[in-house]
Amino acid sequence: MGKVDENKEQKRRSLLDTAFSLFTTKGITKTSISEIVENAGVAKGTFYLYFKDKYDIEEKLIAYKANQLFQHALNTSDYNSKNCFEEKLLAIIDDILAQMQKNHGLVRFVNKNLSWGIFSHALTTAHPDTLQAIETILYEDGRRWSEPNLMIYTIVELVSASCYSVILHKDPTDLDSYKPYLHRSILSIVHSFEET
Amino acid sequence: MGKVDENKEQKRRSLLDTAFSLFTTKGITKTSISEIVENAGVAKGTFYLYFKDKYDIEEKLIAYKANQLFQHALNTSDYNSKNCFEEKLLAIIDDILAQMQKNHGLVRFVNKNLSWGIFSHALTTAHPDTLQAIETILYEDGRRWSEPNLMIYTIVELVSASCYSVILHKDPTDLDSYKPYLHRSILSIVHSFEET
Amino acid sequence: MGKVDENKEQKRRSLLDTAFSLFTTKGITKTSISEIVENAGVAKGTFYLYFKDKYDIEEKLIAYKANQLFQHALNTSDYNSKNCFEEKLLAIIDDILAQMQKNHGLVRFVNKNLSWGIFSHALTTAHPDTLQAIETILYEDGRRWSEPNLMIYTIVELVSASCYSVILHKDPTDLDSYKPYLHRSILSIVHSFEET
Amino acid sequence: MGKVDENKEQKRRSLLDTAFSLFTTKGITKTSISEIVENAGVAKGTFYLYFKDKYDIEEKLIAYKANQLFQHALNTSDYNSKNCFEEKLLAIIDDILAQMQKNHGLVRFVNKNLSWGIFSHALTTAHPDTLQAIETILYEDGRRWSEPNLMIYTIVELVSASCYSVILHKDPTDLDSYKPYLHRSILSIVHSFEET
DNA sequence: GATGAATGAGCATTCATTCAT
DNA sequence: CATGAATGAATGCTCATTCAT
Repeated sequence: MGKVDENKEQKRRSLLDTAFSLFTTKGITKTSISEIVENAGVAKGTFYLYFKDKYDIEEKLIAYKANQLFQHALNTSDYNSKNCFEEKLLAIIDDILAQMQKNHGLVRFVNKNLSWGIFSHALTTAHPDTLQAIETILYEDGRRWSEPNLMIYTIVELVSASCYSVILHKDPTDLDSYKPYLHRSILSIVHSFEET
Repeated sequence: MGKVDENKEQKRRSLLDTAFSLFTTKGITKTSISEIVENAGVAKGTFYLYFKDKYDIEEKLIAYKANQLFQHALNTSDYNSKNCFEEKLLAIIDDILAQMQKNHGLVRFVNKNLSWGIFSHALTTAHPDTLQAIETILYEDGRRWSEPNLMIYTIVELVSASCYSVILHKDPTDLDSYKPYLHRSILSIVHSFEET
Repeated sequence: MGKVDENKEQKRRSLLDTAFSLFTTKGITKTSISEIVENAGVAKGTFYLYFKDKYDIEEKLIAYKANQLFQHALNTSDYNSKNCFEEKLLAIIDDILAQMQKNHGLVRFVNKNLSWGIFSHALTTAHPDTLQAIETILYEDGRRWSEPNLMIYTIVELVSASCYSVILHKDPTDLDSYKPYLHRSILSIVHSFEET
Repeated sequence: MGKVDENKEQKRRSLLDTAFSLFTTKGITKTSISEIVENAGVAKGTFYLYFKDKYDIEEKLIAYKANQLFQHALNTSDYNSKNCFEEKLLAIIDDILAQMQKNHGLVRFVNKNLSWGIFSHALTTAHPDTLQAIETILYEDGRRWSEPNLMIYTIVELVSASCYSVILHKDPTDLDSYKPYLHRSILSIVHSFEET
């Protein structure tokens, strides 16, 4: 990568990071492109050399952050030391929940913008390795599932939807109190998808 | 109610209906007050006689529509003829899903704007009768739950989150195909909350 | 005066008083007719039964308040016990300054709106008795003036202009410190207008 | 200065000039930003690149015009050829009066907006040289004053207040007729401030 | 490629005024 | 006489987008 390209990549990152920071602190609609470029330290016109408009950077950011979330969970959590699928799954989910607990802006951003379509698209096209890792976990202990993708879908939706209010408003209870029930719910869902 | 008051109520409804129609077709942020009043057939200033600003009408609309959804389910579905809690619950949920299937705008609106906080607040303050009906169903067949409100929370979040992509984009599958799995997931969640 | 007329006069006064109170506290331009009628406790349409528009009530208020200021000075100050014109003049001016010191809103209102034209017009047409009183003071001790009206004009302008910053901002000094110099300046102006 | 900067300065001037022209002909409150930009031949958004809002341009205009008035008097009037302070003072005042006589809009603008606070602030911070020139005149012929700044204050207020009605409405008389009396009043004020 | 001055359509909001009741 | 709901022109201000440098 030449010096020019390095510079370009640096500008792109700067714009993405600044946008994420602003999006998560003051919301997407209340963040203007002027603010992004100002905080990123580039000229207004430069923004349009890298992104089509605000929705373009938003979309790229969502895919990027969603994958980051999973990558962190797959790299950091000790799920590999667990023996069965259920334990691995909960280890991964707990890591993701921990990340969100640490960054409320992230919760708001991901929850309000991450639809299943964007999420699965991001995973299949931009980050196939992450998807592959999930596949591996699913089948490595010889389990058989009736509709594995629907199971993943159901669990992802449940976790992402239920953590929002729990983490941000501690309503109806706080995350630590809710976790046992969430775990039990997830396990029972997994059980209901198991092929007999 | 005098002629003047009738007229006022009619204006208010006209504004609410128009706002809902626009919010569900093109989104809240992209809907301007100018558009609402134009479509409602009233002058711009009139809007401010009835609502403080766009967020005021938005909030009132959410509570109104969320309650309407439940009321319809409680009034229309034949849940009363069912014998146990599980069957009643599924009957109610199926009615709500049917309503949403018929009105995709409603799905978008509810999903993007209805957080648990607003939902529970709307139910406890504005429509306590709806809440009472749910309580009744919970306990009438002598069942005992470890944390009934967390169970309701979990189910509400799962249903509202998972129906979005399924109804709007038939992704990962269409509603009819998904329903059996959703039912099974719900039943297993209910089971996991049952006191032993 | 009949009961109806009493009611009318009461409404008129209420509007005038409220307008004055609002004009002096938040400024004329920032006061809306809506606010005036709301605080006065009458309907919006009623305003237009008594005044043409905001500028109409403003004008009437200025004349009314300016005369009130003089009337108070002529009635309250002990200028009658003084022997010569100079002493009477200073007694009257000091009373007016004291009134203004007590009501900064009045200073702002009078100073920014009271032009000589309105002032002299108000005195000659609406309150000729006040004017007469001034005439009397001018000549009762047998003094002769080269241009008495220009003298009055000069003194009125000097006092009304110089008291503004002194009273409201104590800049360049406060009223008590400034008064001796103002007195001396006035006396020297009077002297310069005396016929030799 | 590059071509871009030249262009910017030209735009700024255009906006200031247009604003002054409109402010003096139809008053500040009745002048809208839309009108200013329309007459200045720039887009609405451009205004906000140069000024924060209407009050910002107003403030800058007042300081600018007040200084211009004094600068003209100090540069143009032959006050330097006069021997004593009194004569120099009257020469300067007469020049200012002449400027105002020529430009009634200026009278209106200065009189309605120029308070002592703004005036002295503008002179001390933005144009200290003008202030220095006044100081020099005060003391160069060895005169001693009891409170020189209060004297200046008194004279400035008297002149600026009394010229308004005289110039704009020739009421109670026209400027030429009033000048001798104003001169005499000023001289007697100066005399009253002289240290004995 | 990068800049940032300029644009102008678009927005929320205010408010004097009218008029049917 | 009095009301106050309704009006809609007008205003200040924002901001995504363009383009000459």
